[in-house]
Amino acid sequence: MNIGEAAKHSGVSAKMIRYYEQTGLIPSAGRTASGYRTYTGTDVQMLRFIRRARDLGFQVEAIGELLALWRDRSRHSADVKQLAQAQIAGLRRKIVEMESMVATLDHLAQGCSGDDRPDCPILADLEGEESLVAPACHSGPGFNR
Amino acid sequence: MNIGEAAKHSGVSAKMIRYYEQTGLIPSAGRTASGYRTYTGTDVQMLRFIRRARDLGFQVEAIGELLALWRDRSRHSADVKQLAQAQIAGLRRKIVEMESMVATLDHLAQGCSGDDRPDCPILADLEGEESLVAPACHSGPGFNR
DNA sequence: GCTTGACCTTCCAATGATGGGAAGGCCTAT
DNA sequence: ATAGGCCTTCCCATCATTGGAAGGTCAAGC
Repeated sequence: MNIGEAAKHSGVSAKMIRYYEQTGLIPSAGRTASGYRTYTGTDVQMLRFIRRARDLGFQVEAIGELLALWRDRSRHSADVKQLAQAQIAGLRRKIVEMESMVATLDHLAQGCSGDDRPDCPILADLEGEESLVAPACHSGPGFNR
Repeated sequence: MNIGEAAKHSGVSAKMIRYYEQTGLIPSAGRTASGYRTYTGTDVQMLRFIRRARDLGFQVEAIGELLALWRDRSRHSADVKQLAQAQIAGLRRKIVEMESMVATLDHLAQGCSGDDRPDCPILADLEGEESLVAPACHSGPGFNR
């Protein structure tokens, strides 16, 4: 199977398949005499595994660990569970951060008349009037920095 | 005031201050005879504005729009409110995505014994046993792709 | 005056995951 | 044989941020 077909069946773009090979996440694919990469059903299954894990928000590095456990016949389910729970904890942390942002913004937007007048508590807050808003978000880290 | 001091007072790193200047988010700072950038209290206020907006999850591009409104004496508060609400909507979308991921992972982790045995529904799901889990996360986009 | 250390400057590179595109080779159907 | 659709490698861009190297400047102490 060519890379394009493997991409179609796995939902991982050909670009990304080459990238994953290059970075060592997946082993080097076989090659035809003319240099084309070839893939088997097992390869496609692995790629779908990766895509599914990506959809669940795992970093590629964590996917590498998951793949290692997947290939390890003698793995302990506890190891997998731990990775999953770390992922859950990380996601929950981000969710809390974002909820805090939403709360602050919502509070500010509700205080904003939203009409033709220039006065706006949102800008006033951004300007640094720290006492006017919930302190939770003020010194907290941005979620994507 | 030197860039280091401006960084300290604004909470924006010197590196990022130079970057924001380079990309046009902020105007070019004044310079001393020897080439050092100089900053005023107003500049620091603008930097704190930027930092606060970053903490609230705004993209730098959106911060540019906010800054334009901040500088515009005749702005309408409705314009600011609209930006804030777009930001809220974007954050809420991401939160929903992540909550869906957490729900799926939680479901899988609960079905995992977490002991020494190798059997693990988490890996089984990642492998592609699509019928075993909530469909919401299966075809949805990853939140950070 | 000279040294030292802390600051500043510019430039270059890397991150992580992905997409875009160019230049060139291969394969298959007509 | 030719067209067009696939494949290959290589380079570049994204976005916000950090790191470092090489070199200039400032202020304090001797």
